[in-house]
Amino acid sequence: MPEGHTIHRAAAAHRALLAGREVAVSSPQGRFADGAAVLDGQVLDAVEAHGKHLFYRWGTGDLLHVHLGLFGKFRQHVADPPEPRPTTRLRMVVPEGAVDLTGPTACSLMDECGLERLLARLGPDPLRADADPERFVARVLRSRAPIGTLLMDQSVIAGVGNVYRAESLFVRGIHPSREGRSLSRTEALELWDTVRDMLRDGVKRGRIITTDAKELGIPRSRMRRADRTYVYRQDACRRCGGTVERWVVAGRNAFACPACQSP
DNA sequence: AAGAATGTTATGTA
DNA sequence: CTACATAACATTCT
Repeated sequence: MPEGHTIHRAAAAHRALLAGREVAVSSPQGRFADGAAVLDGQVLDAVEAHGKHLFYRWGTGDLLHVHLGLFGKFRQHVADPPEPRPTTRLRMVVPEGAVDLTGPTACSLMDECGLERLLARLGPDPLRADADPERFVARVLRSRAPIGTLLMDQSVIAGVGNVYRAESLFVRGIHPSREGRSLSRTEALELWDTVRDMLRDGVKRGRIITTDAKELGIPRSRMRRADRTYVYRQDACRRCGGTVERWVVAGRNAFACPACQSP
């Protein structure tokens, strides 16, 4: 489920609900027992998102690191939360509401060093004000790896996943197998801008919709799941109708329209 | 209702 | 040394 937009959206929501408050923290399944015990009843000072990583800074000085991985999910409840699911790993509660976490790849306490080590191998995150696009451009232009691989490499650019990879390259007319160094500086910069805009839109909507209802000739209200992307999980290109290529890169499905994306 | 899925890391092989 | 492939781990949704 989660690419960078999901994480930043959660950060904003959790900040609004929990930041500055004393939070009851628990681990219903006991799989986060130590951390929950330390954090329970503490004040949450800040919530920060870097790419697909989330950090909760507590009054104790502890840092809680969360990474959703492929299956992780947050659920928010108003007021009294329901019984936790069997898979609920972490629950954070204030009188106004609660946040549950299931299926994360990471949910653990970390110190400042851990945070720095992590950030050191993270590329610029287009959703962050402090992101430097030039770092992305430089990495791309000097790499012979395919741009489709580079976009998914979190040390090149943080926050992009399989959907945004497919869709941003489609929109820019760039085939995923082109070598990074074959892009022009302008292409790389425009790709950055496209990714940033798509991520922002994802944060706003809470879902990924990269297509344009007008272009598809469908009323916005009638857009269904299959109308939200041009090539991602499509058999036919939603722009030209041509057959979408599908192959596996690093264990993930890649998608491209050979007609709309030049190799 | 089996299977695919918006991730990452560690380890094995070429 | 790179770089690719494979497995492991997490759970939900169709």
